[in-house]
Amino acid sequence: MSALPRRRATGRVTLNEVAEAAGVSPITASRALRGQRSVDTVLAERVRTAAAQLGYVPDPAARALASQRSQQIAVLIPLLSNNLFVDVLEAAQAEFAPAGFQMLIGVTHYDPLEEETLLRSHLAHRPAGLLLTGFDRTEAARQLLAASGTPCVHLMENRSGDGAYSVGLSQTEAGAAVTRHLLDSGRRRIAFVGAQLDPRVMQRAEGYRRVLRQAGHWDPALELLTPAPSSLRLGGELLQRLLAEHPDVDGIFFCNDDLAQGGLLAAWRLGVQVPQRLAVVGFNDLAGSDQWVPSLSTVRTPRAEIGRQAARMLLALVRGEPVPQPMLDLGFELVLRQST
Amino acid sequence: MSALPRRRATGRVTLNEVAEAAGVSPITASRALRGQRSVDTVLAERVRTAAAQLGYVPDPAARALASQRSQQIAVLIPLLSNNLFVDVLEAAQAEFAPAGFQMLIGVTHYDPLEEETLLRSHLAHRPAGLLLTGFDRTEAARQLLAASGTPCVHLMENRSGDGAYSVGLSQTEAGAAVTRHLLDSGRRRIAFVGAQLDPRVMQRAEGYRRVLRQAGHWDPALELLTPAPSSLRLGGELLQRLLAEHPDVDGIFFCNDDLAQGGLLAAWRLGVQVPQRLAVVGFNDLAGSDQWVPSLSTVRTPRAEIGRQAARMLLALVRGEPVPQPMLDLGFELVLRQST
DNA sequence: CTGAAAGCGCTTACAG
DNA sequence: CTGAAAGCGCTTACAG
Repeated sequence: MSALPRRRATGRVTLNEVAEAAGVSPITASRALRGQRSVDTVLAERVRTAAAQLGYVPDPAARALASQRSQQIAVLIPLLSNNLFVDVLEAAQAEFAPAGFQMLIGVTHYDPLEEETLLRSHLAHRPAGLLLTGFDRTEAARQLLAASGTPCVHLMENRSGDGAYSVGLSQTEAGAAVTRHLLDSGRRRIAFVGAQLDPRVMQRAEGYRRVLRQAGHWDPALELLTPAPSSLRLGGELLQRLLAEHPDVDGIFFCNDDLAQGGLLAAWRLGVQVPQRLAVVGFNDLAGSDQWVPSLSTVRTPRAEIGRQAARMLLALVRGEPVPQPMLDLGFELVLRQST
Repeated sequence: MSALPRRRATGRVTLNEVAEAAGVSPITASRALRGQRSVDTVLAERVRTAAAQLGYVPDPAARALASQRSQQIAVLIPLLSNNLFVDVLEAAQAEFAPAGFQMLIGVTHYDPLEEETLLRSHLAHRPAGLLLTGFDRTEAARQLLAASGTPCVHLMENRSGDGAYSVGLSQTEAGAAVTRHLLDSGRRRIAFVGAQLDPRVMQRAEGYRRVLRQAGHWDPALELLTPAPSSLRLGGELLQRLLAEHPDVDGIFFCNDDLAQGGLLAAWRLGVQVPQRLAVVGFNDLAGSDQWVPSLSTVRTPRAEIGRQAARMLLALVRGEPVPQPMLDLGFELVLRQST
């Protein structure tokens, strides 16, 4: 008896079996199933039929090993508990899934070092592409990225000059627009309340500052900044502190809606009339802001559209297709409600 | 000149190079790096040093192909925009990451068919393990699961009898506890407002029903159920409708905090005094409920602990270690605040 | 405790 | 447009 070949049965339908059933070589089968155009239409059809009949499912690991590229897209975002990013993710996912790509989500907690660690481990998986939030990262992360050559699109912000791909909006302009609105509605002692202090919050603060300076109403004492994470509770605390220290404040620009929502609740408890005595504006138009009492004026950011367009841009890069606009500014919308 | 071997240079440090540097065979290097105990301590140390010096990073694809198991855990949850699940995910992640496992997140949108599709595509990646939400799935999904033999732990609920692994709490008991509290505080016309109507919501309704029946106060007309997704806005609408149709309602059990929060806002707008005229209870103790005006009585569910324990249980299963308690009931806590 | 051989299931690169 | 050969980087299974 001759020795049987030492096989490790996996029970899996392989490309070879599909090829055999279709009467072609495995390479042709592979090409047909990946939709490469250099395959005869008739043969391709035969391969597809055979694959369907056998219930063939390509092995992602084998594919990744042979091609040195997985079918996964790594997405790094600061926080999952912020619906802002969830909206981006959902929209991106809706683009990736039909294209056959899976999304690997990494949460950085706004920490560049955490991001670097995640990047390192994700790059080991040779993702087909990367979606990163903003441009604020460690030098090491930057080098890892460059060395890997992995296509990458940046979310939420835009930056010109270095040819980086990005889909976002001008946080600075949005901050300026909010402040201008408060000025236009007659407010003069306008405070900025910022938490987390990630780059986008600081850009909004920059817009705020610019407008108030130009109008001659800038007072650095009215900027209340804390690196603590944003929350309803914190918004209430900061409003209370601000009004205690500066009773003449007549308008507050909260860098995020959850802070503003908490601020409104605190104003209510304190008996501070909004918007009569105090105007309040938030940012991002999060869930509930339209339902608040009073409803919250805010800035609507095109999160879903950012996710969708970024995914499309990345898919184009992954496929080596041309990208007409490497820097996409999707703008924002000032939503005026009862709180101003 | 002899033909050069056709190599596809990848620039990657391979296990072979590490083995060579350490003066051992690749198999020994492999075993040493995976922490298998059957390796001489001295050799193992030499391998680890070599790996570190060369900056060796194992190739997950090669590993998955050879071992027929990836280092990824697939997690299927209904929704990412519900912080409930985000808390579970974050806690699970914190267990998986140090163990060398990545989490692949799939969102089912409460749809068993979507879950089945996701399961199919995720199983193709041969995840080391699965985390699934609840027990409500299609027959096909059940079969896929069983056929794959992939270790699996269920989240949020428990079910006895079939030896399934789960970490959760009794949603029915929690619903009963809320209702009992409302009864104890003197309410008699107690309504249940449910949205989404996923299995866990229906279990809470069951607890509500049981307690009211026993007390002789059950009135099916006071159950307001809608499959629409939960939101602040919806909570407000449902409260308004309920009070219009049944002005004598004196207590409402909302199946989720976001509904209850919206309900409180609506009560405020309508001038309905809470808790004097109407007691309100939510579920899950979501962000903001403690800050609300009035602050919201609710049920605190041990989300983070569920994520943590489920991850630990799954890791044990993946490693073939014994699991002392396949069904972990982590309980809940009634949080009484101003709204009751 | 250690290793030589084979194999996991696919794709790349070279030919024709 | 199609294919035979080799290879991707690891681990399994069998020996000793």
